[in-house]
Amino acid sequence: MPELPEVETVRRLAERVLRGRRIVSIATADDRLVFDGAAPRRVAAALRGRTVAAVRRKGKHFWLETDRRPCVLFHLGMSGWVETYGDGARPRFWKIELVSEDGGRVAMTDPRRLGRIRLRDEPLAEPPLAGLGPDALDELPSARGLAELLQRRSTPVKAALLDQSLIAGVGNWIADEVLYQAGIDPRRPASSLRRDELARLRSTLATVIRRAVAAGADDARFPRTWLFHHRWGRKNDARTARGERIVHLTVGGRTTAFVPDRQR
DNA sequence: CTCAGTGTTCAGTG
DNA sequence: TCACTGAACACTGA
Repeated sequence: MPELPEVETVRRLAERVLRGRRIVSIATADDRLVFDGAAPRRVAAALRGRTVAAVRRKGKHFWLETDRRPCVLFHLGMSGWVETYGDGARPRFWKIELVSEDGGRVAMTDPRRLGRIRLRDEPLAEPPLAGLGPDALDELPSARGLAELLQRRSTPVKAALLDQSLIAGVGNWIADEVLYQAGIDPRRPASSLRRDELARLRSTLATVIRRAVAAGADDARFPRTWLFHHRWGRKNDARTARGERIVHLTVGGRTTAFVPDRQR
């Protein structure tokens, strides 16, 4: 479920195994779609023998930095993930596997193949990262900054939250969760939010993302009061832990769960 | 067999 | 040009 907290979790995982270590071997799957124009062999060549200086993230993208260019940039799409392991078989749906000098292994998996692996010399200065807004965890704008981003948009506030060029890292479940906790109807035009609502939106966004990252994006560890646990499946009789009725509709082209009794 | 789905991009519309 | 909408992409699992 790769939104910002999941990607941050995966980034930390990869960093734990790879940082400061040399990559001694790389295996790549034959998948032109996921490798997005960068031939798998060029990706392998960019990493083989290199020492990983850092694993960085912006929004839902993360990339490996070594002492040379280009960097290898990852996006997990809808179903991508990262697995680490010491030995044994490559995980199902693997796309790339890296082996470090001390035997640690890291693989990216992606059953639905909407994820991407790219090569970039200067990731932050080139597309697709160059088009991203501030990161929702590390660079979250103030309530005032948020107001400026939203005030000119007539689009539903939920669609604005999902727009990566405004704020990077918010995905479908975070948008629903934050609007639920802030008590804002997802269909409201972004420009219609009052000052107090913007302040609430901002602080809820920060709290939800921080909590999810602190939980290692393990949803079993998310607070019981979160909408998250009850929003899936478009069930007609869905209720929150507090017994509030959950309604499903489409907003900004995405399945949206919200609680009419609480969100205005 | 049918359908929903955690994301992004692009064609088309106004 | 801009803002916005909806479809397409691909595949699994319910």
